Amino acid sequence: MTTARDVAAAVGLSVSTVGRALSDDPRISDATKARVIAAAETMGYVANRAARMMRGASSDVIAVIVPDLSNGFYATIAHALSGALTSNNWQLMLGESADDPRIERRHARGFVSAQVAGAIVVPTARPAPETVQLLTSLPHVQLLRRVGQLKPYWFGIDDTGAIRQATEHLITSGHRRIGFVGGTPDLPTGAARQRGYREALADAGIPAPDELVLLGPPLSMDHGRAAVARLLALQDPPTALVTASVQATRGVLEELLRHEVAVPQDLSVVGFGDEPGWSWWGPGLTTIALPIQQLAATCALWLLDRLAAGPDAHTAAYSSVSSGELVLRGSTRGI
Amino acid sequence: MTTARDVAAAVGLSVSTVGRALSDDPRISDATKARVIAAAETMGYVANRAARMMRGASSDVIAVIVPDLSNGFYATIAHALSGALTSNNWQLMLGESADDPRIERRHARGFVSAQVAGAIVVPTARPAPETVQLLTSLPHVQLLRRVGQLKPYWFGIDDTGAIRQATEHLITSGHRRIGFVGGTPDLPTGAARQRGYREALADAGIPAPDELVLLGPPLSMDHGRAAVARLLALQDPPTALVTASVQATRGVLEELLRHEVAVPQDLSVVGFGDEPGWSWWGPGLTTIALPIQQLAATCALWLLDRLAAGPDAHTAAYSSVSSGELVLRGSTRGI
DNA sequence: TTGAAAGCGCTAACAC
DNA sequence: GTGTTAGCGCTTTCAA
Repeated sequence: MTTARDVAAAVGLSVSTVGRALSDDPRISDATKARVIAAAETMGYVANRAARMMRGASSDVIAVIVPDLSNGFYATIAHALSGALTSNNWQLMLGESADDPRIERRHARGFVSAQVAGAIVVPTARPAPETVQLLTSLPHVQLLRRVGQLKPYWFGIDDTGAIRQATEHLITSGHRRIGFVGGTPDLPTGAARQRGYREALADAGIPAPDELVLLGPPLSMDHGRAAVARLLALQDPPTALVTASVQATRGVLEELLRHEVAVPQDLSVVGFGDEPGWSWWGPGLTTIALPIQQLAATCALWLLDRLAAGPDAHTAAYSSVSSGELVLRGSTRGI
Repeated sequence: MTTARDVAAAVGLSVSTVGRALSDDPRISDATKARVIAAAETMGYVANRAARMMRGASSDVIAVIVPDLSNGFYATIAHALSGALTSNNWQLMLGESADDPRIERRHARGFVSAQVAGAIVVPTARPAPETVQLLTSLPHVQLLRRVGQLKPYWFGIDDTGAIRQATEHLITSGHRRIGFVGGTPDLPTGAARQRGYREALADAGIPAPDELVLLGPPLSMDHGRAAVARLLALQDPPTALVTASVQATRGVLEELLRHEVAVPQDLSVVGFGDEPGWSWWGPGLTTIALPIQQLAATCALWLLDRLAAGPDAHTAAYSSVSSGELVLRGSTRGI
């Protein structure tokens, strides 16, 4: 590896002159610059980034943590983030947490040790204290999920509003026994979505019996599957179903097909998110479409903007909430 | 950022002792080690990678280039790579090329400047010369696609065999007019898949008229859509269809629904890959399932192994070919 | 068993 | 306009 010192020796100048010439410092004469640049080129000189970073140069890498890329929802997020970052000349370092705080911590360590300039995180329900400490040591934003320990910068969707909308649609269609398949309230998003369901029912004066509210782990299709089986086995099964996560929806859809449930005749279903294929599932899935691409892109740009502003620029707590949109297809009908 | 010096000050020892304690040097007493480790933990100490690299340590980052994460196929690949890398304590730096050599080059530059230890690449059809030069300067493997300019290490699928299998299945079922919707032969994979189609037909003594062979850009759903429209408009439309890329399949499936084509009564269809939802598309999609998870994981492990072997270990050209598997569902039938 | 000190390649403050 | 020097955080001699 050729170093600046080698180049300096070759042209008979000092290392600092070489450094300045290559960074186009105005104090260096054009003749010298030309000589240095030519030498550097022929010698195949490439600046050592590690050394630069030791001098405090900030990296051009942004870290991203998502729960699971094999989940189309998060893959789309990663895609949008990647697009926004690279088109602004940033690199992306990626980690999947699998919703496991220990894996999340491992990534956080890796990121800090790799000296990333900032991080965009979809946090797990309870990040390890060390994770919090590590992330807090660098500029970061929370995406989709929000935990109190991390900095109060958050880009997410209106979870309560989305599920409320879905539930209200079913209520308006005349349904009274409406099942809810969602995530545990550990995750703020899980709690918020359940709230949307309960609020909509309460507003309409409809009870929400426990047997109709099925909660499970966040990224699990199995929970969706099991929930369908449980609901169908009830003495008085629901006439409609609201799902409150992408994976839950997936599981529900598969299981409904397996049980050959007549949708929407016997059961109306509203999904969460809008994944490829859902438009052709059975009669077409009525669902809450989420503007996750814009959300992710905006989030990335916000972070880059903050980085550009410098570490001193004190930023007040900030949150941006996007709304979902009900897409009507064939899986719901009035009764 | 907490440094080793900070930790040393906290425990009243020297930097070198701290360094040794953390690297489990046998010369340090267990008591001291414990003290240092405890302090490092509470203080959130993470070794500065840049400094380590200046001392000759290689980075723990592997670069990955895929065409497009919003494509479930590549998202799965990224997921598998990420799993294999992080479980071996490597970080992943990710770039999406969008199949554009210029974007690919930008990523290659970023990777080299970020001093990644190696790269896993799904290359574009014609990488820029600079990209080739940059990638060649570091250990790398090609995944799925293979271009001659890069090093001859490749993990991919038997494209020809996969499509041949799909085509033969249709021939065996009695079909004679079989359409082919695939990618341009620019990409070796596109060429190989088309070969599989032609070979199967040739073996059965069936002609492959140009009007039935529709080629388009690799990552385009639109091509799949347009192809369906074109084929249906033919005077003598095909009775069966082979698709030769995931995105083409997606487009075809959507368009068939839009045109309300009776599958498999009027048209048999074999897809490429097996994405979520394809099992419930119409009568269930008969398709070629690809072992991309294992493929990606194996590829990552191979690269890590080579890195562990050191830069001197000369490796002979290597390629690993995985086969697809025909999954029979409802979208094909005999005539 | 621990400490002191050198030095990796680079940049920036301070000479001249 | 160019050179000298210090020091980023770490590992690794060399001392003690």
